[in-house]
Amino acid sequence: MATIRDVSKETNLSTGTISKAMNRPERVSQKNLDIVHTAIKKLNYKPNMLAKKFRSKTANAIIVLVPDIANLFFAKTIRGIESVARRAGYDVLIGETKGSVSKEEEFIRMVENLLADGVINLSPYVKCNSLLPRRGVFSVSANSCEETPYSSVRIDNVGAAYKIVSHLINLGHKRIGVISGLRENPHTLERMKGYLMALKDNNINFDQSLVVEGDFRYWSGLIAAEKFKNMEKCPSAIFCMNDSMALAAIRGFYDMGIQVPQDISITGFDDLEVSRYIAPQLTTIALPTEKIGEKSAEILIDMIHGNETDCQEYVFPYEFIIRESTANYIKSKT
Amino acid sequence: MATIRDVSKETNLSTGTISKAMNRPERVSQKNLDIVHTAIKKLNYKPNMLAKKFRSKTANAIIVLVPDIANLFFAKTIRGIESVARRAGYDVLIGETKGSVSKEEEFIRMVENLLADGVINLSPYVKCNSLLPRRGVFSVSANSCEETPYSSVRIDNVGAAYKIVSHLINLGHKRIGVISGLRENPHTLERMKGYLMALKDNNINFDQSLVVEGDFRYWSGLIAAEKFKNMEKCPSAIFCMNDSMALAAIRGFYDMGIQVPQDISITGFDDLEVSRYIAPQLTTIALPTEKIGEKSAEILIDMIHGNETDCQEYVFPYEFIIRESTANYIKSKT
DNA sequence: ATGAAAGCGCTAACAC
DNA sequence: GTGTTAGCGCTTTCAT
Repeated sequence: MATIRDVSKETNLSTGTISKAMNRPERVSQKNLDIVHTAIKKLNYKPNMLAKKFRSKTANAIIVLVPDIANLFFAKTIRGIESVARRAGYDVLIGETKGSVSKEEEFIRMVENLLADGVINLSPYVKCNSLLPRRGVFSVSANSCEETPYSSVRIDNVGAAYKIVSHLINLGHKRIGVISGLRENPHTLERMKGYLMALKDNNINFDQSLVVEGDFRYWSGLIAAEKFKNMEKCPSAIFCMNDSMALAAIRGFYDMGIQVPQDISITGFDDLEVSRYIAPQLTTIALPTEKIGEKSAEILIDMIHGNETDCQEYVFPYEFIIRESTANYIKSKT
Repeated sequence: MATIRDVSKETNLSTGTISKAMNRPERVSQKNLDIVHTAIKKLNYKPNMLAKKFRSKTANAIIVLVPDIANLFFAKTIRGIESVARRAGYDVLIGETKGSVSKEEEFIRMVENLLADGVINLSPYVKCNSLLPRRGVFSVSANSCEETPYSSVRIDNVGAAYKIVSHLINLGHKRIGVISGLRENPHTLERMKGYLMALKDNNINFDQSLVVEGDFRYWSGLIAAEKFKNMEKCPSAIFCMNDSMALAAIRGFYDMGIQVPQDISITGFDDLEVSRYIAPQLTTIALPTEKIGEKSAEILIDMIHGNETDCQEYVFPYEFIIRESTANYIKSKT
């Protein structure tokens, strides 16, 4: 494998000049630039990136911490991150944490070891077991919640939940169930807050028994639907904390002979692509997922470049999309 | 940040000894080992992995080339890869190619640049646009097809397709439709071959109009179902080339008032987790996805270590699972 | 078992 | 604009 020294000999130029020709071509004469380029081609010289990174102490890479790579929702954010990172010359490494703190630790260590310059975390901040923020590790939290103690990009979860539950209330629904995420999850908490606020503002009493805990995954929506069906008095509408569970609930009710939206209204959260394809199409909240990824990457790279160093927070607008899964409350039906 | 030199000073031992204490502890006296360890803790010394990789010319990392990170199917293989890679001390980097040759090129260059030691490709080999195998780049193809010109791990796609279609035929079906993957995809080709063989062995004529091209994704199964519904004579069974499309087809038919398996039998391929949760549960082929990932990683790491260098091929057994989506052909129904 | 010393391939002052 | 040179932090002979 040819080294910079070989190119130097071949061209009778110093290694310094070769190096500059590659990294700061504007500071090398055109004539020598040409000579270098032909020599590089001739020797099939490829810079040893390891040496380069080692020497310049910058990895030109960022790590994305994702709880679950099989989740379409995260995939879109990652795409956003990747598009801006690549454009800035950064590799993006994906680290699946599966919610495990020790895995997270491993990846964060990679940036401490200079294998990456910073990390974007796709899990919301949880006080008791968050490894970030960390001294010397540039990091930003994408799709985070309120009060994240480091730079973050998110939407107003409380407001979005408030909006969608209000929609249900305006449709005449009073018994509104919820299929939540894991109880202690920050997103669950914030969306619950919005739900509660909407109820309160409309003088509807909160009924804890109408809250069924899910885990944001499909099958938990299925199970939840069954629980609702078995209740003495099934709610006339259900606020699901994401689309996967909403889709599952629709399916579950359908199989039990309960029609959406005729018999029960259902709302989602996230606006997955499929949510438009299924029947009935899902009423939901659309997040600017890809944009969130892009912005996160921009912020992180800015931090790495030594610009914006202090904790920033970007709140993106969401979109409330009324489709077919919600309808007016009809007394006789329930 | 403390360096190995700092530890050396702190302990009054040479850097060489410190290095050995970390990498070949058996060649250092227990006494000094203890001294080194306490010094390391005291100084909070963390080896600079970049320097280490640079010096030892091995990245201790492998790249997984995946067409689509949002695909559960790939996710499971990646998990298999990761578990054995990590155990062997290798990082695994995930590179999403989106089927783009230039993206693939970028990642392969990473291993040429010594940022990774090898690559595992999750897309099957296609002669005209495959960048692998490549001189000096250790690579293995996971979930590949026949005639992959480099080390590969796969199942017998032809046999599996033959098996599942035969099952349909044994149930009395004669008009058997197929929802395929993209026409030129190697998996499509092999599964088609199995379908054709099963037909032939049972003296059923092949009818090209019964083949609807999909793209392995959910929505394409939905569209295909509609096409079948609009046919003059809808088949009584459909062989889908993966579970996603089968699930979609079931859903599509359901919405159009066609029941599975009463009115039409449907089979899948892959055995996704959800395929067990939906109603009717899917008759399908289960692949040892995770095992395929594990074996691929083992082979690659062996290659990197300089053991098995020549092209290997592992064919894993698949599992044929009969569940609820297939039933006997009943004349009156169609 | 340990230490001394020579680099790995590259970049970045600094001098010219 | 170009060359010289001194390392980056680590591993690895080779003596001892």
